[in-house]
Amino acid sequence: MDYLSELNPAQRQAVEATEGPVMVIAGAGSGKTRVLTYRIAHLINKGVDAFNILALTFTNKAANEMKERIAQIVGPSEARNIWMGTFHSIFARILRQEAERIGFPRDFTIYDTQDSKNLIKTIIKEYGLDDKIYKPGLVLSRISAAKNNLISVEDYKKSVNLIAEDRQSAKPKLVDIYDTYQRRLMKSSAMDFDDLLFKTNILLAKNPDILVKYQHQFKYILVDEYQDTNFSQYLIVKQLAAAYQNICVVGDDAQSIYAFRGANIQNILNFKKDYPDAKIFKLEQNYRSTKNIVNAANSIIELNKEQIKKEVWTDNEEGNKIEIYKASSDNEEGKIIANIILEQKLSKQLHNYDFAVLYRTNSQSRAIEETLRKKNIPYKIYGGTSFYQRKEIKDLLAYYRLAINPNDEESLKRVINYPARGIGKTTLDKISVAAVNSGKSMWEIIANIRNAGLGLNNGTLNKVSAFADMIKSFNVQVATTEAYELGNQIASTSGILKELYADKTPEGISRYENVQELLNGLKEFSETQKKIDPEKTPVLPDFMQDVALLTDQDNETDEDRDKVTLMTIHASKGLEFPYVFIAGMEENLFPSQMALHSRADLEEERRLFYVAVTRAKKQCYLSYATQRFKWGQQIYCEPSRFIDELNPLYIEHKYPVNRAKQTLGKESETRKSTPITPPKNLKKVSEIKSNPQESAFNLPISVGSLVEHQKFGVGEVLELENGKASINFKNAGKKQLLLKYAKLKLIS
DNA sequence: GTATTATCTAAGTCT
DNA sequence: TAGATAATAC
Repeated sequence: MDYLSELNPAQRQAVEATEGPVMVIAGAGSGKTRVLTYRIAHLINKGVDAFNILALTFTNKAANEMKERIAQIVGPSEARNIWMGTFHSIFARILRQEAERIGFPRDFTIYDTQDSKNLIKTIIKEYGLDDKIYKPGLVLSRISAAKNNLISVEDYKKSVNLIAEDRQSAKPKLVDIYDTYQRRLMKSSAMDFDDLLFKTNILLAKNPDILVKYQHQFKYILVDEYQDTNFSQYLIVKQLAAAYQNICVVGDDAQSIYAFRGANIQNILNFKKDYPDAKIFKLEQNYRSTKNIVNAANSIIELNKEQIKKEVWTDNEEGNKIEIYKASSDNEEGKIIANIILEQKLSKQLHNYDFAVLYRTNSQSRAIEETLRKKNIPYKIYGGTSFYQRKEIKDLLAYYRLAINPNDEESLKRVINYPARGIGKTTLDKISVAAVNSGKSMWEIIANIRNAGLGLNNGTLNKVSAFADMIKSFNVQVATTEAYELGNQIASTSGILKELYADKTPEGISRYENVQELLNGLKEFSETQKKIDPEKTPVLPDFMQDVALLTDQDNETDEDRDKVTLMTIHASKGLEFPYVFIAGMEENLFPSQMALHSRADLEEERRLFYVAVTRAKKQCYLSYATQRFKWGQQIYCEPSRFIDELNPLYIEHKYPVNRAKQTLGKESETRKSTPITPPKNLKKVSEIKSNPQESAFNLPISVGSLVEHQKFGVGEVLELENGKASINFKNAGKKQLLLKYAKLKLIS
């Protein structure tokens, strides 16, 4: 395949300059992924062993797609050997391999943000501190920032500045929390997200033999989205690339949107300083969007001060202007979007997957979701509460985690009394105090509860040791029993399946289905693994290895194909859609209220807007609402400054005709009447019912009618007055019900 | 020890 | 509004 002929001169140069440091500044839609894939394929075609290539991407999904495309050029067996994935997943893999060098077991657990927050909460309580001052989220983000800048506990203690800052903000104990937090992670054989990078740095810095080993393994290093790397990531790459200097970074300073996570835009701005003889290529031709979109996007980003100069242009058609819609509320905004989707689909013969709705915050998804559901437009949501964050999934995964690593304290606390087995707070407190006092993990106490001398009564002792025995029995099988078999066994032995099966409410049924879905996933995993390597039994730890690092995007199924995409702008990075809506273009929302205080923050918001607009290929729509619900309260909003910042040449204000029924008191019509949230991004949403539980509003009910209510049973209607009914239920007595809300069935 | 009810508070973006 | 936690009753 003659891939080189598919490249423009700048792209081709970037692909062919395989030796030495290279930086590719890739404007939005300029074929960055193409350059990366062809560059890797080119390396392999030139005789480089795939095993010697390290490619760090921003999402696992991006990595997998790239691998597939490379496989088409060089063949699947070669492509499989490339080390390609996110920073977190690649270095988690390496840390497992070298675990003993940093004093961790190979099967360490990866704590997600919730686990970390819970642990911090526990520590704050143990210190007897006020969690109104020491807010767990804030404490965690401070610790996280420290780690991303490679500031260890010892460094922190020595830093006059940091200590002074903490004193200033009335949190002098912060460093002690940091200290304890790290110790507790260690005791739980766990690492948080930041540790994966932090400990990699330590591993490489403290073990010259290991550093040399990986330097020679990764002769060629590629980093995608370099503008979003933080100091910790930057240093890993720098250490690894030091021997051969065959490092290629690709990025766009204009799309740097992760400063809040420690990303340092200076990494890309300073590349030339780190590697003075670096070759720099600029990709400036946009192949994705219309002239109008590209020009509009350029007119935004021009306002930013800090940037590498470049001129993004396109040969594509002129296209339509960016349309701007004003809505009276967040629900109205959803309706406008839904109507445009329906109209466009009809007039242009489009698919649902041609559309994406982007927003600044996850909380905005609900209003849009509601209207799409009402109009029977299938959609999928990324982010928010993802599959792996659902309670029932986390519960089962906690058992899996515990089976693999019983020291995992957060999992232990999560399931020791779920399903309820009579081990309550008092007992748990005793165990946890004993653990802290003896320097042991909670599991070590529990595993030996009869000798712990906690003064528990016999009944409790039996319950605790029965639990411990169960976990032990899982634990001995972990290394040998086939993954799906053990996973299934755990699901039933633990009682989780039974517990969920017993719940026949719609939510309960969906929870049960979700767990089945997880088990299916596990089964599928086992089977694929067996196909790849029939010699080896796939075990649970293989499956669990980077479950904590998976996101919704990695979990896509075929059924998700023809749906409108809903996601945050952050999540949309690297993606493209023909028709893009950007909702919530309002001051204090976008730009976020918290970004108004500093120029740097505001510039990041502006880059975020740039990213959003440049996702669109054919048409981009902006919308804002003059009122919006926040915390159940209506607040007034003003249009975003970003609308004014767009060059008026490329935009057009639209005023949609108000649809038919503009009833007053539409409160109930728009807000209420939404039944249970359906399984959001889950498989089963395919058939969306607009309004399955009809309200009783339209039933021909009169005084004397016999009706049946879901909860109260059968009753007789005594009185009827403007939508309100007073009903005498046989079992539940007399009740006042609003027909609008009550779900009644007419019997006679 | 457990289930139910009342009260509080959160929503800024992500691996 | 909704989920998390504290208070209360059983």
